[in-house]
Amino acid sequence: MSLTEKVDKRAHILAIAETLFAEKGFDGTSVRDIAQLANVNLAMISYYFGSKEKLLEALIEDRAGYTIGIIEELSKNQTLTPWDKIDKLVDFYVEKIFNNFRFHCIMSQQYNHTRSPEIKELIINIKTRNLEQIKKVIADGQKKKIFCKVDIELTMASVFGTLTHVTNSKSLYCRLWKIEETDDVSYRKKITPRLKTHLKQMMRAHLDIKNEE
Amino acid sequence: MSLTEKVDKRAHILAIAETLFAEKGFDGTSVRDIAQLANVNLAMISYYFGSKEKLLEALIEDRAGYTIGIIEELSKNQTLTPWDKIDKLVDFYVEKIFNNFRFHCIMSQQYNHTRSPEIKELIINIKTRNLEQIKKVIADGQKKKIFCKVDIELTMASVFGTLTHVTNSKSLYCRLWKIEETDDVSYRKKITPRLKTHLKQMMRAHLDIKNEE
DNA sequence: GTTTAATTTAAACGTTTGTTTAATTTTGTG
DNA sequence: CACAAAATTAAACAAACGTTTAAATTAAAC
Repeated sequence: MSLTEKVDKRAHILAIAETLFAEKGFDGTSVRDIAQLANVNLAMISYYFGSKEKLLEALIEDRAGYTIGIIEELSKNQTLTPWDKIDKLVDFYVEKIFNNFRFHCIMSQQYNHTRSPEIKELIINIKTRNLEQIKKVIADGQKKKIFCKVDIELTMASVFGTLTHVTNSKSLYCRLWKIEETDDVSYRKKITPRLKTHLKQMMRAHLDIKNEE
Repeated sequence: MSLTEKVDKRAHILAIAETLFAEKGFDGTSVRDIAQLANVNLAMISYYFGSKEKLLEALIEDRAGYTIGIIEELSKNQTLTPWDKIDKLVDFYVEKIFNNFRFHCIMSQQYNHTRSPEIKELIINIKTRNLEQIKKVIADGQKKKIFCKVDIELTMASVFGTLTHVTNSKSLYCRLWKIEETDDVSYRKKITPRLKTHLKQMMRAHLDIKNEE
């Protein structure tokens, strides 16, 4: 078997695990579930990853890598105004979370319930680095007297929290807006532009120095 | 054994289960864990509740009852201005979520991962009824030309999402603000006033008709 | 005090869990 | 082809799981 096929197999297991962990939770998913759905022998999971927990760690490491670079670039950019940056941040995170909603789902469960200190550390580090970069964007806008004084950490909590809430409340919104719950595409098409508009509008009012109290 | 003692024992099991479910997740908690920590015989859980899943249902039914009444009363109140109502809603939900953060934690995991249609229905109903009442408050403010046009559902998502995000990101904020993670009291004292201020400020800017675009 | 019902117990039930084993097949290399 | 390494397999492992049993204890009723 060639190297690429081997990588593919590993990646395939990761993808299946991602789906199942997101759907049924880490503890609600057995390695047999994963093996069966991935069409691999049960023992292959230990063979590739060592254990169920290591599989989760591998999944997180694999999926979590790519965000920070984009945000760093954005925060350093000199040609964009702080308002532009906020808009771009909103667009980026909305897209990101809907492209990776399964992974995002796993992150939120693990963040609360993991027994593995390694995984907890991993998640906190990712979140902290994200937060630091965005802090810079808002602080820069404040220094330029464009943004008013706000609680930066909680402002970020509102952005991330809104996103998480919407992805996690899919069943509720599907019922409200009469969308078939199985129809991921329709949901996404309906919700993402709305979400972008809402977050930008809210941030614009919230950060605008003209609205300072 | 008297009736009150029986109720106490049942309630005691529920309380222990609440703690463990919140801490380790439903699937991550065994009925033996619960029985041991509650100092009752393993079989008592089946005896009182029938099954582990029924225990969870009983827990949700027990804890979810009391919110709606207060919100209904508030939304009907004629003497308060829409702004007052928003402030009161924020105060109420911040307090509520920090008084019941364990239950809130269970609700968010179950909302995504429950295999029980009954529990899912239960949660969606609770959320829908809450949303309906708050919709009325915002719609009333809009009718009175005090609030501007906003996406009501997503505005609520921002409020609830912020709250959930803050309670679920305790470890992160504890590290940021240098609080011992075990020190629940300090965390709460630090975060709740800040959260109330932030949410009120954000909602004021977001809803104010003067900021309409 | 006796009888009946409710409660509590220890033990066992059959499954399912994550992981390991040891044998087998496939692969890459000289 | 031959050989070593890697990949894959079916089977087995002990431990933990949710639940049930049947006996023992306590409480309530008469």
